[in-house]
Amino acid sequence: MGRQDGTGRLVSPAGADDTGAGILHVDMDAFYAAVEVLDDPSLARKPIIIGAPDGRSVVSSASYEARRFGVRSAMPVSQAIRLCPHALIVPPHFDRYRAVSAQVMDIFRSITPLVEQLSIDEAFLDVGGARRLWGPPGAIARMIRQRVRAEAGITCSVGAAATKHVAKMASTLSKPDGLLIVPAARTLEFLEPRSVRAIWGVGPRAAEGLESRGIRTIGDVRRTPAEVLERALGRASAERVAALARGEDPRRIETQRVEKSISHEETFHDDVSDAGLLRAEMLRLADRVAVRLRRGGLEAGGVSIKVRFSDFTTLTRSQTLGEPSASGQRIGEVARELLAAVELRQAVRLIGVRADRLGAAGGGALALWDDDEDWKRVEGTLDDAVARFGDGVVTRAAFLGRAERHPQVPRTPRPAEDSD
DNA sequence: TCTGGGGTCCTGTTCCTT
DNA sequence: TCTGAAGGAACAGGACCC
Repeated sequence: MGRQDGTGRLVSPAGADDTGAGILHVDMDAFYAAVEVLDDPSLARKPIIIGAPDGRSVVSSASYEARRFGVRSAMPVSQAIRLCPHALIVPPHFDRYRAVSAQVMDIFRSITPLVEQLSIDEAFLDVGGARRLWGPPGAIARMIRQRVRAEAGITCSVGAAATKHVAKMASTLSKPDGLLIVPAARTLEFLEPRSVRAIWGVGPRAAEGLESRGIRTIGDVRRTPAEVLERALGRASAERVAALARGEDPRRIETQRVEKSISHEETFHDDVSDAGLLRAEMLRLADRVAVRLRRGGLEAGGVSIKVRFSDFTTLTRSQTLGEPSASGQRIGEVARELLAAVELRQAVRLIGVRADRLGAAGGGALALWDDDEDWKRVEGTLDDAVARFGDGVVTRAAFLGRAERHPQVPRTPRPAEDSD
């Protein structure tokens, strides 16, 4: 499976067993920092922190040289500077990161169409069906790492396993610049000693709930009765976590995603008490949201606002729109009404606007795909369509028309091809 | 010490309808 | 007509992810 290589990573040796490990998780190493080094090689091997140098920003990414001093993503830049005073602070260049990301995703798609981009710097690939063309998963993973380095000029880490969850855990353990393969038959053995904090969806709060009951490893989770897990995590999370601990993860690769909301928010440089200024800012944010809606051919079925006060308490208010809309004026109007109903008991640190319950602007129909990628146009809601054609037949859906009130689009585009 | 921005998902509460 | 139960929709908040 893998071995410690002396730097804390866990990596697989050449020729490691990759039986049944057809899901790859590829994660760029310190991605933003790596792109900055690519564009300015004089930064190589130096501690660099990516983040706006103003008073209230947080670290977006840091090179491994800075991480050695305890610098982490999402840490206030001011704190990061205290930990690593000689670090170079580099403001982010998101357009460049997006361009390099697109280049890397193109490499993935040249290997398999079954690519699910998770974020700007990571993706899942289903290579189970690509064996005839490119070889077994381990060989494909090595090829990807080599091509990303040669063509994009950065390094990445790859986890290969039978499921998304295990593949993602494996890539994390192999970082930086490593490859870890977990053959399907050794999934439980791999999971057994890992911390509950490594489980997808278990953050600090859930981990505390588990650890306070003596549940520290994934093996412990597997041996814990369902009722105990449920008390610690709530029913839905408990079921999901228990399944992941058993190595079960039925999620397939989703090559297309349907956006469910679009939002913009902004933290003020100095907290704001002036209601007029807040209203104006709300309109500006609503306009930015509306521009993105129209660019995507979408309409919002609801609007939410977020207000964070100077003591960091945060409240949200939301409202359903009578008629779906992509108009900045309409969204701004509702956002301002919602804001007017909030008691401004303190100065405001942040405000935000979100467009919810998105649907396509225009007519009012769904496009449905079946297993063979044939598609048909269907009037009405997705529930009607599923009732008519059956859950198993509808493998993917997209909006053709006006926003539905509760668009529940299946998240699985199409089944992965069988490996041979 | 001070906590960004853009998302998804889940849970609990309240309100409305049947 | 009134009342209460049940269920669903809407809303608010929070955890989590990158």
